[in-house]
Amino acid sequence: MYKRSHTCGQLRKTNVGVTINLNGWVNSVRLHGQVVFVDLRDRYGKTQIVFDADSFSGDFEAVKKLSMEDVLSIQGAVRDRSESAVNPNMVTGEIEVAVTDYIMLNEAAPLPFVLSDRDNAEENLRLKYRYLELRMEELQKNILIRHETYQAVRSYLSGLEFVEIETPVLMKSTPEGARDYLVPSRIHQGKFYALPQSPQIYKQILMIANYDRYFQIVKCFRDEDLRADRQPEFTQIDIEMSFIDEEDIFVHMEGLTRHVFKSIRGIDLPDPFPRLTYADAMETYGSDKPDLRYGMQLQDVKDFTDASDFNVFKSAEKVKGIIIKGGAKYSRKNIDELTDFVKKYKAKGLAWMKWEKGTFIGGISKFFSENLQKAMFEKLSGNDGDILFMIGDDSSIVLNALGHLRVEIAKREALTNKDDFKPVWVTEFPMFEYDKEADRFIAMHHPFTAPRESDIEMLDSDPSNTLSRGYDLTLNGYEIAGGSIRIHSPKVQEKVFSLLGLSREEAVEKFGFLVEALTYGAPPHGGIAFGFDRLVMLLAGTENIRDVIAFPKTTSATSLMDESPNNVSANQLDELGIQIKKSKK
RNA sequence: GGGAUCGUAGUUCAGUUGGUUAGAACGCCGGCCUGUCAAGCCGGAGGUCGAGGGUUCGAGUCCCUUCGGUCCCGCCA
Repeated sequence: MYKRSHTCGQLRKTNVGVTINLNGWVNSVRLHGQVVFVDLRDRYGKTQIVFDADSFSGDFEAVKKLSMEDVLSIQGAVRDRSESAVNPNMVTGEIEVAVTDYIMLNEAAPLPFVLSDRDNAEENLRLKYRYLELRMEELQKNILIRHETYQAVRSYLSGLEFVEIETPVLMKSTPEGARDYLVPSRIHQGKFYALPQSPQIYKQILMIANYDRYFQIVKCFRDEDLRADRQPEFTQIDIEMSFIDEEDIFVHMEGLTRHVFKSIRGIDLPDPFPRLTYADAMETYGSDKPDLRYGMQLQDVKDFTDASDFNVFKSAEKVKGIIIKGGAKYSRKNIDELTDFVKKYKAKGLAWMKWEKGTFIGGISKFFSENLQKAMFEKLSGNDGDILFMIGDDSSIVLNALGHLRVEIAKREALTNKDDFKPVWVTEFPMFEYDKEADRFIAMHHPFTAPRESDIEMLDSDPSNTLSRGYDLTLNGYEIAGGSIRIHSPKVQEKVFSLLGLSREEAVEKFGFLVEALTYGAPPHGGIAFGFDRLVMLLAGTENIRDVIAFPKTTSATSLMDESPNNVSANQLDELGIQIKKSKK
């Protein structure tokens, strides 16, 4: 091999005349009989190399057999291209390398798919041959953005005295939250470790242990079903601080986020970030992760529907609507599609009326008197050519369905620009959600989240309305970080456990070491965890988390490349004392 | 656990109402070609129509089951 003197993205006009060595992959071959053009590619770019039968002294017949993705090492001279031969689409397009000698480092077998465009192959094939897909420019760009994001995060936090500390990957299974991935213990047969859903307990213990400011870029594992933005193993920027309150978290995390966007994308995010309470976010946007890049806010229309002759909504707990600018163009078919869409979120239907010449037409407009229509026109600030969609039902259904409808319409109407970033903090989450099936409260965030000081007494009197000191950072409709000020009083912690239906014994059994640790001088503390993959997704401008993970899993949590999960030998199982139950089928 | 959708040559796709020998482009193989940059031109090979079952004189096409990919609901922060 000729040790490379330059990369394939490096040579320019100033290098003309120099003898150089390049190593790389054959990106494409253009054979013209007595002259062969090859685009040689490495991580850094592409360079056109030329084999000329007149001047090339080696085996020219072999050169004619070069094919895509062969690995070459070449020696040659950089030369100018004639003006008509310049390729303005390549940064190295003003020069080319006249090859004097080359070594075939590795011949590539015929490829399962052509690497020029990711659409050339279905995703299952690309995932099976992920190493080929990763050679493509688009993925390489994403992987590099990911790398830069790690570096930006580390340098920023380290500069603020945050200490990077690793926490165990083999830990104790804890009951709340997501399903754990379990790891059987060989030494203690019948017992299991769990992989962390997040290093939550460890980072709180580190605060108690005096480490003041901690961070870690860490893999977390959740055995739940996947989504386009959800993988079973994913990465968090995990952060915890002592002697602080919410404002300290907001200031530092905004600083971190601004630093990342500025250094990776050159984008200035607002200072400070706007904030919304959970209640406002739900009422105004129908989501706890609102996308603020567009309006279409949810508006209360119950007074109007109650005053109308439309009886369907009279008994509804809540009636809200959204106005779509120019939505009067929607056909019956469009509206039917959107009706089916909201039915996924348990809405029974989608009522609508179009505005035309200051009055409503179509849909349920005939149930609204002229005066009522006039009042609505003024109050709801609609315009001719708009459409009003309404849902009436239980509050949670109305908000959820309209919230999703809002996002869907923004997508259909292309209201979002992926280079526009609108962060917003969502605060004052409820402490608990009531789980009807289990007939008990479950923690909305997690069981260590502190209630607001003013709400501590409500834990006894009115737990379902207690608000927490939890907060999420939302960006363009994605939750990119979430955290809370933690409980540092053992008494409050035990109270919360009991509300979650954990007896004293169970709480001690499951979280005893943390409860105990809280009694040995726990500082007030709180923290946050960023979804690193989602953050990189947004920075890279993709909506698919697999695009920013080198070796992602499929929707059914398998890896098509290495075929995991897979069977293990009887010996391995035996050592672990594990027997596989026959499947029901 | 549920819903939607996709699966045809190495790859991306087309394939009518069920009807004779399942097509195209790219890739691959062979040939021509000294300025291309998605090179071009000529020729060739290449098919378990995801798998299994059924209906039918006849199934890529209709029905059932099943496997896999993707998106969504539930689930998950």
